[in-house]
Amino acid sequence: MPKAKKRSDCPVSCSLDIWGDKWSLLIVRDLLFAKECTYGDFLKSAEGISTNILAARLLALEENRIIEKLPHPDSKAKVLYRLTRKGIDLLPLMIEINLWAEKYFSIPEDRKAMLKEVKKDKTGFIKALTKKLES
Amino acid sequence: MPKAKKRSDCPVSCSLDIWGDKWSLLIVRDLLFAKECTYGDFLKSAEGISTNILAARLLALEENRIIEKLPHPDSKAKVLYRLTRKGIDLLPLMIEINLWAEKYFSIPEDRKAMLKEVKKDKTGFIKALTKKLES
DNA sequence: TATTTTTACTTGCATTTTACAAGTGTAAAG
DNA sequence: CTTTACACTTGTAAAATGCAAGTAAAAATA
Repeated sequence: MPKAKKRSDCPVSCSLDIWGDKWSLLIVRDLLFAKECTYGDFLKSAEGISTNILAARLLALEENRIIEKLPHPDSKAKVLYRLTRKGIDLLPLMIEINLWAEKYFSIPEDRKAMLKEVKKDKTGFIKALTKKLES
Repeated sequence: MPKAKKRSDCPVSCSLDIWGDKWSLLIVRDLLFAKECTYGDFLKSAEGISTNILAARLLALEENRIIEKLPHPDSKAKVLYRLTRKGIDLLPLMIEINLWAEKYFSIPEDRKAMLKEVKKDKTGFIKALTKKLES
């Protein structure tokens, strides 16, 4: 588990203290796309996170109120993770990451299609997806 | 030095492969604010990066064309670092980080003042600062 | 000119974090 | 009743980080 010790009062530094590693924002990404994920869903992502790291990151994100755990409606054996409002509010940041990456890397077609929508009306896109994720 | 091995084709993942650690974006932050920094300038930042980590990060950012080294006009003993266009283009992302942090943390007054300007005209703010950094 | 200081790193090593493999406990399915 | 699914935990080697000290070239100072 990474400690959440604050390095400075800078907002950038404080933010990185929470999600400034190679995995946390991928978890957030999965949840922004899927709205709800189980532990197993995260493991299925292309990057191949290991189980112990996933558990540690989920705990840290939960402790920092970025995500929350919910009981799965179908089974007690499953757990649902979803974003809190604080986590949903990372959407603008996530969009800018994608836009930057689109400019400097080659990215998958489906993501390009999404960004086309974003560029048409960024504010509208954010509002619509936020609403969907909150419901 | 961290390896730059690509974990997937996801733009978020590719981005994190480059600057997804606790220090890289702080270096970018310093350069977005100051336009140019020496090695010693980075060491002065409040977070207290150690010299070996700083050297490793500067090298990785340079290899990924986020920053570039320039000879210092006053002295051969000094080195100037500045952002490339690719690095300057991280400004929208940096702004969203600050906006998110402002909502969920208490942040310094001077940063609040900056964000007030951002909120008045985000596009204008980005264009103006980009122009300044490019010159 | 000789010496000291500044600047940008490098090196060594202890501590922490990560990655990989395997295992555990509970719930659900057959 | 046994097997499978699911969400983790544990152990350990590899890698990254943090800290202190050291180095080499250039600049400032005596």
